[in-house]
Amino acid sequence: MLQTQNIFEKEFAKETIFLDRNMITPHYTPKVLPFRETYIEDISNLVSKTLKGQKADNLFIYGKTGTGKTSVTKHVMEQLLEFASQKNLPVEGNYVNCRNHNSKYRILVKIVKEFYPEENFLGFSAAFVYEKLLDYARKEKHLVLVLDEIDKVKDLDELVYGLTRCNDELDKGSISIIGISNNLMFKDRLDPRTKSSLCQHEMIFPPYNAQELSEILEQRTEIAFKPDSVEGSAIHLAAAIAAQESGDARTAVMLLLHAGEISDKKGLRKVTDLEVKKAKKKVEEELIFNMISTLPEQQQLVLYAISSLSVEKKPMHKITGAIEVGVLFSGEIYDEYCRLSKKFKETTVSARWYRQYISELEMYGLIVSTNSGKGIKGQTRLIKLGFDAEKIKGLIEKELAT
DNA sequence: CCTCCACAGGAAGCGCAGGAGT
DNA sequence: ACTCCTGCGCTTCCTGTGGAGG
Repeated sequence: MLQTQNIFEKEFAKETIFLDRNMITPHYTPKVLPFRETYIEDISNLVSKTLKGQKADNLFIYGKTGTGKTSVTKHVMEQLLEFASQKNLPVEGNYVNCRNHNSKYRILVKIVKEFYPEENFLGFSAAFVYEKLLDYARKEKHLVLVLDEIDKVKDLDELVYGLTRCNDELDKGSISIIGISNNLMFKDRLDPRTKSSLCQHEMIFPPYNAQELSEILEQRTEIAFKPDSVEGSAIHLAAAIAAQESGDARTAVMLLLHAGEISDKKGLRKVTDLEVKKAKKKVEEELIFNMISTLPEQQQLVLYAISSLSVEKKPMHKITGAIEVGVLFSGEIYDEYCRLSKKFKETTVSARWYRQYISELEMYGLIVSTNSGKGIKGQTRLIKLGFDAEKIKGLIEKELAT
């Protein structure tokens, strides 16, 4: 048998409707940000103080995922730093994602490392790193720190307190903070002093509506797909789906990306409504699967108990009608969970903690629960799966196997 | 009406892992 | 390297709630 063709030859030569696939992934930060002009202007206004040698006020930005918080902030910072270096102004900035650096110490090290790239600070005390940062700012530098996903920081109170106190010790330079979060509630848990200093200015990014999403998608389509390979109605459909679900630009983009991949796979030349609909299912599944796989093992077991009971479609014993199929009692789920956990795990959480799990699962939208009303003895919760039982059962089986 | 049932969910406390201080 | 401290996941204990049943 002689091998005439490299195995990648076929794959490489495959027709694609993408011009540049990277342009339609969620990681890509677009150059233009439609419908966010006023926010860009407002933030620029705030941070421009540093160009004039003053301290910029701290800013807190809130908005759900995919509303452009990070993109807008990054965009403004890029412009600011570019301008500063052109004019030789002593302004510097730094972006930290607090999901990866979730403590005061780690954030400080990350920041200082940026300013002293050749030195390594891991292992030094927090106080020392603080001093290093202060030293840097003392050279009449104005620093703007962007803390993305700021709600993930464990000891935020101390961090903000420390950084604002830095400003008191500085008579020339300054340090300002831009905090970004998609959780508005977290603000209330903060120390009042932290809150007032972090939230000198606040901004709320609203979700995009269907029309805005349409335009965003159209722009991206132009650079990501070959001309005329995406039908207009497909774009509108993707925008409508995303708008209805969350107003999230990220899911809108994901929808089109997957739809494009589906078309490619089938060798089609166009993306139509049909592909978008199929992509919707895929994106949904991906979301659910991601959610399930990040759940603690015990919680996965609880969900598994719910889904396998739902699959069995147990006829509701002695229930006087009026109750939907697939609705389960809190108690019977706990029994099933105990049985399952004993079957292939030895640990079983208490009933109290099981209830905690149930309410968390509800917060994630994986299940729906209602309080029992008439016709049922005592007070309990009636629980139903938020998605297809078979599918979830399958997903967890896959997850538990690993 | 009272009692029991079948839970919900708050409070306190416990053991552990990992980080800070020494 | 060592203790000390602290946050986290969890248990135990407890009080509250609303319908069923006598």
